Amino acid sequence: MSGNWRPPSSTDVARAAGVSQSAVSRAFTPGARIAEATRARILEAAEALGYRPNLLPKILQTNRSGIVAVVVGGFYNPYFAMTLEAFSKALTAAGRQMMLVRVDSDRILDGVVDQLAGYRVDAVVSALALTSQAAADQLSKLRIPIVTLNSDLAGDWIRSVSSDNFAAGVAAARLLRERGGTRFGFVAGPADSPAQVAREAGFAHGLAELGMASAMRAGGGYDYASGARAARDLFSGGERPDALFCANDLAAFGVIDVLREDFGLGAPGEVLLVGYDNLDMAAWAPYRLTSFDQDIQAHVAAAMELLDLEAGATCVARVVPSRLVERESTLRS
Amino acid sequence: MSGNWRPPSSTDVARAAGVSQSAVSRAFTPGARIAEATRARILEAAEALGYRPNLLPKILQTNRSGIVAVVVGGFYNPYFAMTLEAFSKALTAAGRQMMLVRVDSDRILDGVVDQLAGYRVDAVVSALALTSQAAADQLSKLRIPIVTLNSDLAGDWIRSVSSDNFAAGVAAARLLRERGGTRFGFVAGPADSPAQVAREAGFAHGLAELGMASAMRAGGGYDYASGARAARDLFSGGERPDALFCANDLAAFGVIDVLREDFGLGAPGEVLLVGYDNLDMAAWAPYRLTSFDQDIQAHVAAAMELLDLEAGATCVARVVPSRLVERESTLRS
DNA sequence: CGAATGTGTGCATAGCTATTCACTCGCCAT
DNA sequence: ATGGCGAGTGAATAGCTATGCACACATTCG
Repeated sequence: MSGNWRPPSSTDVARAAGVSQSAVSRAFTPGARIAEATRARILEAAEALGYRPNLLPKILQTNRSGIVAVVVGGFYNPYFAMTLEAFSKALTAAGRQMMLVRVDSDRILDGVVDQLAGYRVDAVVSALALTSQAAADQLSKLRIPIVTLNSDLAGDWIRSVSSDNFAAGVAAARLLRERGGTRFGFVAGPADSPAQVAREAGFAHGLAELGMASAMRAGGGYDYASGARAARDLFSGGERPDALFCANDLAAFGVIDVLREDFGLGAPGEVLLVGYDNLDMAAWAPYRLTSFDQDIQAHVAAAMELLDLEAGATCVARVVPSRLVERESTLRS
Repeated sequence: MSGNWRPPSSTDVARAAGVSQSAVSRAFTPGARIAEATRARILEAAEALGYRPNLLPKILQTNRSGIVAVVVGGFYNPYFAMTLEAFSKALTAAGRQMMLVRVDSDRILDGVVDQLAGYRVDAVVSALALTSQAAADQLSKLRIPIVTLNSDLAGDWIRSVSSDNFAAGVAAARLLRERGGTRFGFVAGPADSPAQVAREAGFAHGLAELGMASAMRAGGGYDYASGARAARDLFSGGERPDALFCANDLAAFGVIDVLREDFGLGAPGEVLLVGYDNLDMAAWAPYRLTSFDQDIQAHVAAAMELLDLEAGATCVARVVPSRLVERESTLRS
C-alpha cells in the first residue's frame, strides 16, 4: 500500500513492548540473560508486529554470512541434481544457506566473483566439470575458501574432493576382461575434464597391466548425444569393440540406444558396458547398466568438512572411493 | 594467517589512495561525479588491496537484497532441474542472485521463513509440487512476494504461473481417441498436487465429451516406481486399457518399462501413451513418448515479470499453454 | 547488618557504504 | 569586477543488531 514501507525493527518492537532495543535482541538470542516474563511480553509484541530479526547487521560485523555459494555449469546431467540435493540437505542441517550460481563456460570472471565477495559468502563449492583457475585465484586473494569436486585446481585456499577416477578406470578394465571382453573401447568425456582424463588413464593402465591392446576411442562429451555419436563411430568401422567403458552413464545410455537401434546389438548381450555415476536410470529396464557409484553422501560430507578448515595454507585433497554396482550390461547373453 | 583478518573496507582504500571514503564509493558508483584522475588512482589502490565493495550496508538501508529464494521439494524429477536452470539464467541476466531452499514436505515452517526474512530476500519462487498455505501466509504478512508454479495457493502477495493442465488433459483424451484408443487409463500423480488434479479432471472431461467410458485409474506419484506400480495394477486385471495418459513423463517411463518387461507389450505398439513435461528422455529410443511440453522459458519469463509487481493487492495468475509433442508412443504398430 | 553475589535492564557502540549537504575553486558572463 | 555556476571533494549520517559495560535491585551469607 504505502510507497515506502519498512519492515519492523527491534526498536519498533521495543517501543511496543515498553522495553529497550537490547532487551528485544536478548529475547531472540538463546541463552541471553533476560527475565522470562519480559521475554514473553516481547515475543508477543514481536508476533503482533510480524517482526523477524534482521540478519544483515550481524553479518556486517562478523563477515560471516552463513551463505555458501555453489557453482555449477548446468543441470543436463542428473548427477548434478543429485549432488545439489545432497549439498542442500547438508547445508540446511548445518544451518547454512545455499546460493546457487550457474555459469556458462568461464564467464564466471565477469562480476560473479565481485558479487560473491560483496555478499560475503563464507565459501564456494565448485561442482563445475571444468573450473577456471583464474576465478579460483581471485577468490583465493579474497581469502574465500573453495572446495572443488572432481577438479584439479591448486592454490592456497583451495581444497578438493574427488572420486578415485584412476582406480575406477583400472577396475573397469579388469571387470570387462574378466567378463570376457577382448576388443576394448573407451567412450570419452570432454577433454578438459580432469575426471575424464583420470578415468581414461586408469582404463589404459588397467588394459596394459592385463597385456591387452589399447582401447579404441570415441566421444568427447558427458551427454547423451555424444555417447550416441561415439557408438556410431566405433561400430561403423571394420573392427568392432566388444567391451566399452563409458566416461559417464549419460553417454552410456546414448551408446546403448544406438547399438540397439542402429546395429541391432541388444544390450545386455553382445557388447559389455560399464558406465560411471550410477544414475537412477542405470537400473531401469532398457539399460541395466553396470556403473561406478560415486557415493555422493561421502563426497558431500568431505566437502562440508573442508569448508570450515580456516587455515588454508596447504592444499587439502580428499579422495572418495567409488563403488562398483554390477548389472546385466556386463553379462554375456 | 592472522586470527582475525578483516576484508579491506572503502576506508582502507581511501587511506591508501589519500582521499576520503566517499570518493572511494563514488569511484565504484557508475555515473557519480568524480574526476577521472582520482578515480584511476582509487581503482589502482583498490586493486592492490583486493577491495570489493560490501553489498550489505546498501541492503541494510534499502531492504532490497537482490536475492530471490527458490523453494523446491527435491530434484528427483529432471523437470525441476530444467526449471532451475532456466530460472538461474533469467535471474543472472537480471543481475540477481538465487538462494536455493530445499524442503522436506511442509517442514518449511520451521525456521525457513525466518531465515528468508532475515536475509531480506526480495521474493520467493515456489517450485514445490505441494506448497503449504501456512508458509505462504507467513510470507504474505511479511510482504514478501511469492510466485508459485503449478500450485493453487491464494493470498495478497501471492502470484501464480501454471500450465493449462486442464486443457492438456482434454487434448490428451482427444488425441488418444483419434489414434484409436477405446479403453482409457489414467496414471495419476500425487493426490495433493494441483497439477495432477487438473490434468485428471481435464482428461475425464475430455473423455466424457467424446462419449467414452471414464478411465481406469492407478498410480499416485510423479516418480518412476509409481508409474511401474500403476502399470502392474492396470494390466494384471481382466480388462486392460489400450490408451494411457500419464500425469508426467517420469511415471510414463515406469509404465513403458513394465509393459515391455512384464507383459511383453512393446511400446510403441499395442498401447497408446501420452506423458507430461517433455523431458529430454522422452525422445530417447526406448521411449519415444508423446508428451506435453511445458515451455519452461515462458513459465520463467512470466514468473520474472510477476516477481517485480509491487502492488500485490490482487491475486495475479498466469496460465501458460503447453505444446503437444507427438512421438511414436501414440502410433499403432 | 554489611558485604558479596547474582539477576535483569538500559546505554552506547561497532560494522560499512551510499548519499545528502556544504564547501572550495576556477571560470564565464554581465 | 563580481555574481553565478559547475565541477570536485570531504564531512556527516542513516540503516539495524549484538554485545560489553555500567547500574539498580534482590538475595544470601558471615
